[in-house]
Amino acid sequence: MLTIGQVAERSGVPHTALRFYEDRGLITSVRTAGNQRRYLRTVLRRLAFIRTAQRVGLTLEDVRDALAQLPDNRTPTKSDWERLSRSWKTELDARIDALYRLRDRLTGCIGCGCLSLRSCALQNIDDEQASHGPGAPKLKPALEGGTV
Amino acid sequence: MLTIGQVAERSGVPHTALRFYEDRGLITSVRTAGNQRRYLRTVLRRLAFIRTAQRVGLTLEDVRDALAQLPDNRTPTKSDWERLSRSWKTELDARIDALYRLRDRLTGCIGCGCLSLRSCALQNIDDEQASHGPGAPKLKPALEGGTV
DNA sequence: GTTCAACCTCGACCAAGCTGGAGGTCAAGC
DNA sequence: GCTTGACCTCCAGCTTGGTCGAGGTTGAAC
Repeated sequence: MLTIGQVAERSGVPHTALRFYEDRGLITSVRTAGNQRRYLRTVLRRLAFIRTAQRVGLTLEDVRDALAQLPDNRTPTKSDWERLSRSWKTELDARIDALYRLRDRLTGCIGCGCLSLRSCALQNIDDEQASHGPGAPKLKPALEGGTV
Repeated sequence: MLTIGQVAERSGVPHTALRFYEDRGLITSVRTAGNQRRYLRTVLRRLAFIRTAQRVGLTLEDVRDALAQLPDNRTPTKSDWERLSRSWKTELDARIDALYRLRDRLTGCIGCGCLSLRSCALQNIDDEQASHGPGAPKLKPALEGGTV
């Protein structure tokens, strides 16, 4: 069994985040008689899974749902990882595709200078989403330009 | 001169957001004797610019900086728009590229099942960013999968 | 001159993903 | 048994991009 400090050090995930993840139901721990957290070793793999999923752009909620769908809500095994990472790939592909389409529109628009609110192709991309305004809560995080 | 309601209706940007943008220095208005906002027509083009930039993934701060760099802090003209949208394209290209690299790593990793914290290629993407944890404030918003 | 929609400010609240601090407890070594 | 670092539980705060409501004012029409 590992203490929270050991898990933090081995995983690189700050102890504050570990408590946060537990609070959100992503990981679990048992308690000592003195109420301190103790972790199974498998939490390390689970954390790796979580961090990778976040890199791909999934929210913690997505990750929690993915983990919850595993039978017994167990730590992902190799075949779970294969299955789930395949679906991430699909998600990534879709995201890349969306960015491509946006870039193509932008490229097509450079030089036209119209930028008119109701007629420009760039403005009128068919989305319900944007009609609510492009507020942060609606959007998924992506990766910082130079990060990956 | 347009009232806030008229601008909201014509631009599709909620009046709450218009006040918010003004507060953040993205748009300006003059006031009537009775303290109500009145907008120049050029604010519509400026709003179009803002919304397009957001679609590309820029933050409001980025947009404010871009607008502020225009001589006289004027509403973007056709040539401003060309220049700025070209730099957005570069940004989009970089983002697409980053997603590609991530996807390729993920693809390479599917099936290995390692997911080990310190050795997996997916885990050890060379970034300082991730070492601070993937917190939301560090990351730029992207576009929702089906949105664009 | 009255009515009423549209406007005003200000402050609280939302999501997501955390961090940091205050004030208190536990556990291991000497 | 004392010290000390690691741990505990709240709770507040940060960021981005807004929304919502309360309580009050303006302005245009009738």
